[in-house]
Amino acid sequence: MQQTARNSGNQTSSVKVRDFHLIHTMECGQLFRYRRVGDWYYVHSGDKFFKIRQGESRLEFSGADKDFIRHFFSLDVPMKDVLSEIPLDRHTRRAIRLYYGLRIIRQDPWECLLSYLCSIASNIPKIQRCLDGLARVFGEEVRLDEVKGYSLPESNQIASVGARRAVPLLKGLGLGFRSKYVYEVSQRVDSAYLESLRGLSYPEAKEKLMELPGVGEKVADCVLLFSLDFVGAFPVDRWIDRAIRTFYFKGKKVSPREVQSFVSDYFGRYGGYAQQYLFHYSRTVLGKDFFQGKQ
DNA sequence: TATCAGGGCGATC
DNA sequence: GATCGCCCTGAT
Repeated sequence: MQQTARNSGNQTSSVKVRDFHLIHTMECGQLFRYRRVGDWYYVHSGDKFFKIRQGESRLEFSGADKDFIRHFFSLDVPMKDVLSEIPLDRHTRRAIRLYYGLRIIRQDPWECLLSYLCSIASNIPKIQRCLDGLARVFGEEVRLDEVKGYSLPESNQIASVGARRAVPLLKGLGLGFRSKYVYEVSQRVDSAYLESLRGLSYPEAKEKLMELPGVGEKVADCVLLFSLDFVGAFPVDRWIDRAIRTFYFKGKKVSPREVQSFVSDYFGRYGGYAQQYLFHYSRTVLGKDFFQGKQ
């Protein structure tokens, strides 16, 4: 309810942007807690609930300050430099041309972890349903304009419920076998712990995350890339796996391990950006049929 | 009614 | 270290 008061100010700010495309950034599948209302995106992150839209070269927003927006959308990242370090081949070139201005969002680490635990063997609408349910049950109401939403809970708000009550509750929200992952992880970590991983090397931070139940390579890489600034992390999910095999191995039989090691040395230190462009490209342009026909 | 999805895990070879 | 069956649930 404090959030309601805090967010009730309706003044709009704006910031000039270049090499940034809001729609691509929002719709590429990295972020789940948003809703589109007209040309505005209403976005949840931590205790923020803000709205944002893009004009020609300006972002217009309210509910968050300029510094937050800059940081959240990685507007400080020099896109030209980043893209110049991605190896240009037929596929990356097309992906970048199509989705130029897509940036990696800096999510709240705990919410990002929660999101990608929910994403296991799932799909975007269902992930969003799970997260919204989680927010409604455990979180707090927030409001901006006439739009109402709920913030996601901190880990201790889930942990304090106790396993006996929490796990069935989570299953009731549709989390299924992910319920025990979410509950156990919420017992083991908090935001401060996740923040502390920034101080580690990429392999160390990844190893720490993978100690958590439900966190394998893919989920760990997502959390590292989308919330902890490890822009070299290259999450390999089903889509990217199919894309990499098709684009770079021409259907030759290779193990998951070989795919993983290929992407980590081919795409370089901004591999995460390459991943996101290729990911969005393979989903929206090529689609499922392309790969099914291929294999 | 069976199968599969934007994985992880434990068992097995 | 590679492969497989299972895990919940909703969609086809």
